[in-house]
Amino acid sequence: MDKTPYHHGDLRNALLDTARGVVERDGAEALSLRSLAEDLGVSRAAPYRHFADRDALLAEIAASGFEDHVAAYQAFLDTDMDGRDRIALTTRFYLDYAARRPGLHRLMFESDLLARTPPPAVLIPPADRSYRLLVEIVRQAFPGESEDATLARAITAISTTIGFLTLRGAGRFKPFMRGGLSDADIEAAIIAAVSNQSAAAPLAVGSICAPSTPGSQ
Amino acid sequence: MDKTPYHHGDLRNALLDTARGVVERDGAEALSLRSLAEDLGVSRAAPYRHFADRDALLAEIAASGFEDHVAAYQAFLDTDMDGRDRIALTTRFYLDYAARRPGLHRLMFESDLLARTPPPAVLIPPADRSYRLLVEIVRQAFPGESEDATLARAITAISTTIGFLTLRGAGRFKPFMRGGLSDADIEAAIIAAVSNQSAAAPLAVGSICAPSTPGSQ
DNA sequence: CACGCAATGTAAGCGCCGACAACATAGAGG
DNA sequence: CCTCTATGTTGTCGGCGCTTACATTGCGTG
Repeated sequence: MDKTPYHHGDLRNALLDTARGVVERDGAEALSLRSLAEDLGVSRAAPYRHFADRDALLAEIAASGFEDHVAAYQAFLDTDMDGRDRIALTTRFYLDYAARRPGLHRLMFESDLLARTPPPAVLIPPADRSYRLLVEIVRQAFPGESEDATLARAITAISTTIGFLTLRGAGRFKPFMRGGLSDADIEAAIIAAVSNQSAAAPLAVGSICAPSTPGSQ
Repeated sequence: MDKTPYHHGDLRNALLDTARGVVERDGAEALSLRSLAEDLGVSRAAPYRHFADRDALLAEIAASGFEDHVAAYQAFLDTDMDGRDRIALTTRFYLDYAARRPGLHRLMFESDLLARTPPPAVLIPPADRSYRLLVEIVRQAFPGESEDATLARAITAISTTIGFLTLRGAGRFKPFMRGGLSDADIEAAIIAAVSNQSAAAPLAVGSICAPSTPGSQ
C-alpha cells in the first residue's frame, strides 16, 4: 500500500532516537551507521546528509545526556533541603542514571569526545552547564570555603562516583562481592563517602610523597 | 643477505611486545592485528596461530599490567611506613602509572574484559592478587575494622582514584582548570581525599534517600 | 639417519564497517 | 513552469576480524 516515499520526512530525528537507544543499551561501540540506516529503511549513505560522521552523531547523543543531568541538578537545587542530603541525592541520581543507560553513561564520562581539540561544539554548552550546577551543589553543602576548595571537593565527589560506576561496569568488584557485601551496601558506602567528606582542609596536603614509580619496568 | 626466514622465531613474544607498546600509548581501540602483523613482517593470519582472537591478546596485555601493579603493591607492603602514607604512595603510583601508559590503564580499568562471563583465564590470577594486596594496604591504614568496612574503604579509595583518571582522561576537568587550580593541585587533593577518609563509620549510613530519579525522561 | 607429524607461517576470501563521489528525486520558491 | 537545493541512492574504496585451505619447517622418534 503506502510504499516508502523517497524522502523519509524526519530522518535526522529518527537517527538520533534510534541511535540513542542503541547507545544507551549497548554503548557507542555497538553503534553502526550502516545497520542504523538499514533499520530505518534508508540507504547507508543517507545518515551522512545529516551528520558529518559517526562521531558527530555520538556527540549529539552525549549532549542530550548532559542535558538530562542539567535538568536533574537544576531540580535538586530548586528544592529546599540540607546540602549534604542534596549531594547524596545527586550521587543517587548518577547511580540510577548509569544503571538505566550504561552505554550512554560510558559515552558521557569515559569517551574522549570532550578531550578532543576542540571538542564537538554541540557538547560544550550542556557539559559546561552540568559542571557549574554540580559545583553549585557542592558549594551549598560546604559553604564558606574558597573557590579552589569547593572545586577540589567537587572533583573528588564526582571522581568517586564515576570511578565506582566505571569499575563496577568493568567487573572489577565481582571478587569483593563473594563476601557479605551486597551491591546496595557498596552503593550506600559510596554515597556516604561522597556526602560526608571530612570537613577539614581538602587542599591542605603538601607533597606527601615523591612521584616515585617502583615496578614501572 | 639474511632474507626473512619462513618462521619468525619468537612471534608470540614479538606480538605481545609490539602490541603492548601500541596499547600503552594509543589504547586498545587503536590495536589492529592486521597492521601489527604487517609491522612485524608476517602475514595477517599469523597472529591467529598464537592468540585465539584479538581479545585474547588484549587479555594477556592487561594481565601484564596487573602484574606490574602487584609488584608495586608488594613492594609498598614490604616497606615499613605509616599506613596512611602507604595509601598516599599507592595512589601516587596509580596516577603515575596511568600518566605513562594511558591506554594500558584504560584497558585494565575501563574495558569490560573482566566483566565477561567467564573472564579471560589469564587475567584472573593477577587481577585477584592485585585486589587482595590493595585491600591489605587499606587494612593496615585503618586497622581493627570489620572486613566489610575495610572492603568498603578499599572500594571507595580505588573508585576515587580511577574516577579521577577516567574523567581527566575524558577531558572533563578542562573547565575546572581555567581558574587557579593546577593539575598538581588536583592530584594532591585526590591523594588527600583517598588517604584521609574520615575515620568514622564507612558503613553507618542507612538509606539517606530513596532511589528517585527526577529528570529521567 | 630418515621420516612423519605437529607447529608455524602464507594466500585468499567472507562479511562487516566508515566514508566518499556521482547520480536521482522531490519539494519549495521564483 | 522551472530551477535550485535538500535529501536519498548506488557504487566504490580501504580497513578490519576472522576462517579455510595450503605451504614450510624442524623436532622427536623409529
